[in-house]
Amino acid sequence: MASRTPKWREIAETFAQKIRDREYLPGDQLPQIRELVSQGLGSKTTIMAAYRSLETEGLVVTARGHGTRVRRQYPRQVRRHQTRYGWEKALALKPEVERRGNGVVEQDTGLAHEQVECHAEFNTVPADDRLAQRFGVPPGTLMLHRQYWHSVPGDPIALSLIDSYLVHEVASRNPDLLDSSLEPWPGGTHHQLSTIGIEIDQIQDDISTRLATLHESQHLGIPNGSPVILLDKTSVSTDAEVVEFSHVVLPGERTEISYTVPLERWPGR
Amino acid sequence: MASRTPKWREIAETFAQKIRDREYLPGDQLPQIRELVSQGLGSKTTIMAAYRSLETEGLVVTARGHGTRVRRQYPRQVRRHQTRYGWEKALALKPEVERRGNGVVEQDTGLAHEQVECHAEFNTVPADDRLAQRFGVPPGTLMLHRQYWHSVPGDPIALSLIDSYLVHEVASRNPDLLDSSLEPWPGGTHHQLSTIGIEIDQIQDDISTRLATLHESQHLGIPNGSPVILLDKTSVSTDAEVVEFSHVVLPGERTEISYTVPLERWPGR
DNA sequence: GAGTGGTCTAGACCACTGT
DNA sequence: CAGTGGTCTAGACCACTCC
Repeated sequence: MASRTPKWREIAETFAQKIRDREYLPGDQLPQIRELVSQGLGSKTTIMAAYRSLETEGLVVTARGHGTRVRRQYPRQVRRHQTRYGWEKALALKPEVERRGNGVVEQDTGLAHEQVECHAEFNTVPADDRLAQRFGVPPGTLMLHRQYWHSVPGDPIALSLIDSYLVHEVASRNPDLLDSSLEPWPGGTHHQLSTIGIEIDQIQDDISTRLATLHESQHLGIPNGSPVILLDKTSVSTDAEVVEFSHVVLPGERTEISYTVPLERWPGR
Repeated sequence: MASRTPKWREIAETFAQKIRDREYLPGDQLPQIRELVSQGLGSKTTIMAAYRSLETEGLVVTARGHGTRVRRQYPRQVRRHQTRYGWEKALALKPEVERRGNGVVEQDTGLAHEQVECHAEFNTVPADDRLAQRFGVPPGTLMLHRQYWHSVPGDPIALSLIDSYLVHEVASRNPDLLDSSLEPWPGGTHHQLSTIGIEIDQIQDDISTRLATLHESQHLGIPNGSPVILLDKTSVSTDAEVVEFSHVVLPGERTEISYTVPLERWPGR
């Protein structure tokens, strides 16, 4: 304990550097804990602290019986919401041939339709106070709750976790909207809503962050203790009614969201 | 080790519940580690793991010689960037009386001008590749680098950490812009740029998240191991030139950013 | 069942805070 | 100097993976 920085931090730093220098490549196994202990590098507790911090940083992944291995880094995915939302709305007016297999998920990931799987589960829940307030309906109003996640076949990790809500009475005007087996709906939410006479006028995004829950980190394939981005998306109709609300959980390390804000020109120039 | 969930997790959960139930109030000291050890609740390592996880969750703060205490929760601050940017630009045209003491920081925090301190430090740096590419200038071009942070007097924590860049040659057209002692500039960046004949036409925000560095967590007063929001703000002039770029670090637990995206109406309805 | 990470203990010693 | 958290050790035993 001669130095100011803890020993476990120094050990972690050493391996972090080696990983960055590609001395260990993705998939490679780092020395076993017991091995480093017997080499006299430190006690098991100390080595474990070092390895754990590398895991939180997202550099390695540990599994019982499978060692501590260098993690594959996924690329960041940029979501340009200005473009995305406008494009998504315009799509709804296109013929079905074009709508089918051209969802925003495909846009996001740059993958073809066949390369994206959609998992959906629908149920009906009474609105709690927060939800009721958002929609301007009495608490307890029945809501259609749609849970989604998308994935690439063969890869178990989710691209995002989505909880979407609609007023059940409104959605049920087209019974097809209540059927989860019809997801993904060709043309997305805008087209779905157009079938019940609703046009979306504006979307409000509220963005925040927090540490992932254990469930989220496993499902999204991100390190335990790493952050997620929370996106609360509220869609307002041309009648100024809130018609849809989505709570989206995005993997922090793989997500970037971009907005372009146009400004009014100064007069006379 | 009878149960599936680790003992340290259970201990942490117990105290987390007590804190939520306000059995311990903000500022209260939790039982000392040694005390819980002598009560036979677990070994020192186990108790420490429990307390550390409470710290990462942001429920408590620990300090050598000062015990483990329940943390005061700061309120979330909502930044409505659509409104904010438009308002900030409009302000630049107002008379100085109005501009002075009406910055966006005051808007964000809801505090009066006297209640916000601005700390600024300026220097000149050559553009690295990323910066050069953003501005469309050759790498090595001299840039004015302005570092800011704002705080409430008496409270050492920063509201945000800002690194702002301008092309030095452009900024130097008004020598006042190079003088950090003139910060905060009444009317903000838009007014500053207007003095050198620049009008900002649009702003692009790129949002991402990661865990705070040690320095950031200390400076922003957030738990070690908690996330920050990174906001990369690019201002484009009416001449379609990138004129300013800011890298903003925001405390994750206290920040929410909101955008409203208007959509084009469908024809004929 | 061998390999490998995860939890836990008991106790020594370090480092910072405040009287 | 007393109080209190932080680091470290050596070793026991648990739980999961893969052969």
